[in-house]
Amino acid sequence: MIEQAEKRFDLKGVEERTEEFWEKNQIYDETKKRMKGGERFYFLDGPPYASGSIHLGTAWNKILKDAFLRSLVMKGYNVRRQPGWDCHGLPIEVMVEKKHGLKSKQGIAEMGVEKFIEECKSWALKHVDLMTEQFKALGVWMDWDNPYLTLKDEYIEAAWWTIKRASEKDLLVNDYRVVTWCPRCETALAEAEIEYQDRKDVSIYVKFPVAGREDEYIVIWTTTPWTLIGNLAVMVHPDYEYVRAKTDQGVFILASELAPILKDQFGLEYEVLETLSGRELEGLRYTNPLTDNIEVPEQKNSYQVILADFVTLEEGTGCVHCAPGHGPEDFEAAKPYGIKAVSPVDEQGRFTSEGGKYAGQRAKKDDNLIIEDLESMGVLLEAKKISHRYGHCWRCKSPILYRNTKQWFIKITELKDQMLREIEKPEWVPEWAGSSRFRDWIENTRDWTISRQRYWGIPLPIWICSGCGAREVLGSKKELTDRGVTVKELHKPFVDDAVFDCTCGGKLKRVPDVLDVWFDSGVAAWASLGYPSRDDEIKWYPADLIAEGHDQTRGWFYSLLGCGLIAFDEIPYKRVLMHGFTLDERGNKMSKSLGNVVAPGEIVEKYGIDVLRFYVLWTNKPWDDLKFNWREIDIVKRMFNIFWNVYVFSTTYMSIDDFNPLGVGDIEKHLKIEDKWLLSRFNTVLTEANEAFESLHLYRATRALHDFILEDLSRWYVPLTRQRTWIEKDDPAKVAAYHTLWTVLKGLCTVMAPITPHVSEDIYRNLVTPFSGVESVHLESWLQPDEGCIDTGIEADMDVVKKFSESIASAREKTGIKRRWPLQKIIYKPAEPGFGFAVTGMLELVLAQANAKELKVIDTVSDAIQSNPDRYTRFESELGEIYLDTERSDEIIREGYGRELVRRIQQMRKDLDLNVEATISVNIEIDDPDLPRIITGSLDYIGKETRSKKITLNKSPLETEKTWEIEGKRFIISIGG
RNA sequence: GGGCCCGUGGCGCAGCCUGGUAGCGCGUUCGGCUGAUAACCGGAAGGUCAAGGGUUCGAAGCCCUUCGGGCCCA
Repeated sequence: MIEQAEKRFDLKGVEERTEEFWEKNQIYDETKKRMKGGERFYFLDGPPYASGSIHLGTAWNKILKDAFLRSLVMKGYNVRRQPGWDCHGLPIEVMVEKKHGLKSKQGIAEMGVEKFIEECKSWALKHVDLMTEQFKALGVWMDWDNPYLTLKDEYIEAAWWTIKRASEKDLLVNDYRVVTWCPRCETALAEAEIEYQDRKDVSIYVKFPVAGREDEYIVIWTTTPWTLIGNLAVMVHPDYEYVRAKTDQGVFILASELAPILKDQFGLEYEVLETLSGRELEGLRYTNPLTDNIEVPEQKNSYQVILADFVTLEEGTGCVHCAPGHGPEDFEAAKPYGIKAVSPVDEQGRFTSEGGKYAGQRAKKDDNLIIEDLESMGVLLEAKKISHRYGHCWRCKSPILYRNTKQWFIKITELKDQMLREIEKPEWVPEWAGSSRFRDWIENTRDWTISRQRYWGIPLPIWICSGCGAREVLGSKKELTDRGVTVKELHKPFVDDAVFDCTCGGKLKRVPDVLDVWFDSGVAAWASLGYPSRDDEIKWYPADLIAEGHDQTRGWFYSLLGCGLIAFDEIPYKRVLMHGFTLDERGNKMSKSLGNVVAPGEIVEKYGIDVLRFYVLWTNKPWDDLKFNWREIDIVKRMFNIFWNVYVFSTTYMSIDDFNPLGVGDIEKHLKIEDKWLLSRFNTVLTEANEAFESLHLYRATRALHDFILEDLSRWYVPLTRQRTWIEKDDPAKVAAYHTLWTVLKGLCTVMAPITPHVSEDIYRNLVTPFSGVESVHLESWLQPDEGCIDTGIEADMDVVKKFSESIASAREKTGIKRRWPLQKIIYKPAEPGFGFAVTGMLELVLAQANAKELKVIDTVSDAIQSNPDRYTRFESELGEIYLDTERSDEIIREGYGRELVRRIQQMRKDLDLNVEATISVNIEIDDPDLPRIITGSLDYIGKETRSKKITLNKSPLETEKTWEIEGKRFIISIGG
């Protein structure tokens, strides 16, 4: 049977006992049993990095996923919901380095790679465990005991196999490229591993002497003075206009449009000697002013003006210094001229012997040495600090350098057209995530640098023969054992011991690099299924859904696509939900340095899990950024409170009457119009919610539910129904109200179960389980709307009635007649006939709401009414004209005071904390000669409403006494047992 | 510099796809109601719908430009 719910809403308590119940009864496992045989649904979890703590964004991410997946489970799908963890990579290496105070790769070598790897692994596993607990604490249901971990041998094999596929497709190359490089981590970085931040650097204007001309110079501008050592050319735009300008410091060549800087910035008066196009400058020779200090080998075509389309006039001089070894664009521009890149910088960012005088100095950090030299040579025109965006290592925050190095690449650019075709296949939510944003990213795709000169990662499965240079790419552990080699595990340093013989007689040794971690997660669609080591699970492939933040456009959405094409020639996911970022309430990024970080745990601590869950699924559209706001959390909390109070209200009377929802019999014919209306409204909302879940627009569901609970259920239906619940006998009208409330509450906790799993469960278990025999709402079937209940006519009419009721309230306020005082008559001239039908159709309800004895709907307002404005107060609203008959007959006064007194006595009962069913005695002392006569007629009514077995007027006072003032008259009410 | 998204009372947002009286919540203020409600209801004050231009009988909405914010890139 239904128990009376706790009066006070204690979400913490609800959540604790619910978690306990789930745990004890293995409800999660029960859902898995229930799903068996259902249609397969492969959800692929984007593996968060095993960093140690979740933040609001990752919480939002998992809650979005969880809510949707829970709905699928209820719908009967066989849902695969295995969480994943990104375990490799620099962040963990950096943490371990810090722990041991290591400063460089040298330090790691001294510590021993085996020990280092071991520490990285245990660090990762420890933090996976920590984060698992944090996700569990959000009520997220996934296979926490069986996650996919990118560090497992089986997973590594999947990556190896994919690399092998790339090799077979001739997409794997080892080549020189200018790559972004972190001098601290001593490794190449992918574009995805670079963070752009504003920083202050010195920018310089330098004049390069033109060869063979006296006192003539090309003026260049750069923000990276150290790259001048690798300068090999100057780039100009072929179509722009350039000038030779005469100053008292010589003749300067620069873009015509930017020539004014000579005067404005350098204070030099100038005279234009000649204008010429960039094209005409091509081939002009010059000397690198640092030439005497450096040992960069001379090339046939170096130190000349070359043409490049990407030169702009936004800043600088229109003559762009070109260091092919320090910029991919420079590299490309120099190529057609046969200029070979030089990168006189080593792994640690120090100048090599080619740097001559600067050998051993640090690139970028020691810029000032170069600047000083330029100044003393008299070629420095200006040096000033500027603020600009510059790339930094995503982990250690060091400013990156560009170096020309030999790396392993996947020639992903060759797959560009195929990628563009494939991205049209999945359904993108929102649509533009795929059609615009992702498309744009792919249009600009570059080849993928997959090699990293680090330790903690998937070792590249590439073996090279030291003799003949032959290359072998291995796709599994077995291919190693087939060659007679067994290794303890596939990580470094063990795998480096795998050396085997080449047919040429030489030795095949592994390339020492590890793999870019983005490749790790890129293979997740099959690696998490254990493929190709096992083939028992590949039947799930491809993924039905992935859901990640918009930063993953360049990240995971992309690496999955790239790897998918390599492995299976197709995009490995069918549907994508792209969500936003979490920002603070002003729209700023949450960051530790700004001190505006809100941890999900803090919200849970203060408000509860379900409040957080509802909040993130309600406050905005998923693809917009979420501006976190505590006030909004309060609003959600309030909704829960109200929902709970409706539940308390319902169970209070249902439990007293031992209501059995299965025993209501033929209840249909006893339903009142407001019951039918509420059931119609609920099913309308349910329809909206179902569509919202289908389309992954969960915010539409939460908003519809929020409004329904507040507006329809709590503010309208419950007050209308209160009277019926007080009927003492087993009245069908009361049972009809119970039936309606029960049906709607059951429906609400079912449809809300995926969003608010704890509260829904708690209510369900009290209200429904005794009758459904289903022990958990999460084992219920998803609810389909009962179309037969939807009556748009009743809904529309009720809207009119609500507005009418508001108009009456408004008119009362204008007239100063309180709600408690009945009105003799309301005269209504509707603005539209439909409004009149609506209010007469729900007459009983309208009169009760308006607290009026009579409603008269008219076509024309009679003279009698118009000529008596003292008695008939006119009020105009969008519904038409309303007149209140304000005459106070004895009957009205009797009822008015009756209700006033009931209200006071009820308040006193409440103050005394009396049980709802307790009976009392009441004495009322009235300080007025006429009133007792009138009020006597109300005593029966008062007694009934207040459960008073005895009411007296002006008799001896009872135990508890309170003085009230009503309508300017004094009443002393006393109450006794 | 480019791509995408966002910009609507003090604050947070809906409406925009499919043009037709600018809405909700919070906050402020005045009043009312309350045996589910530490709740709630009604009134009031508060908006050049970021700015400018265009299309249209009519633009918050469609188109273009600019500005500001976010993400991603250069």
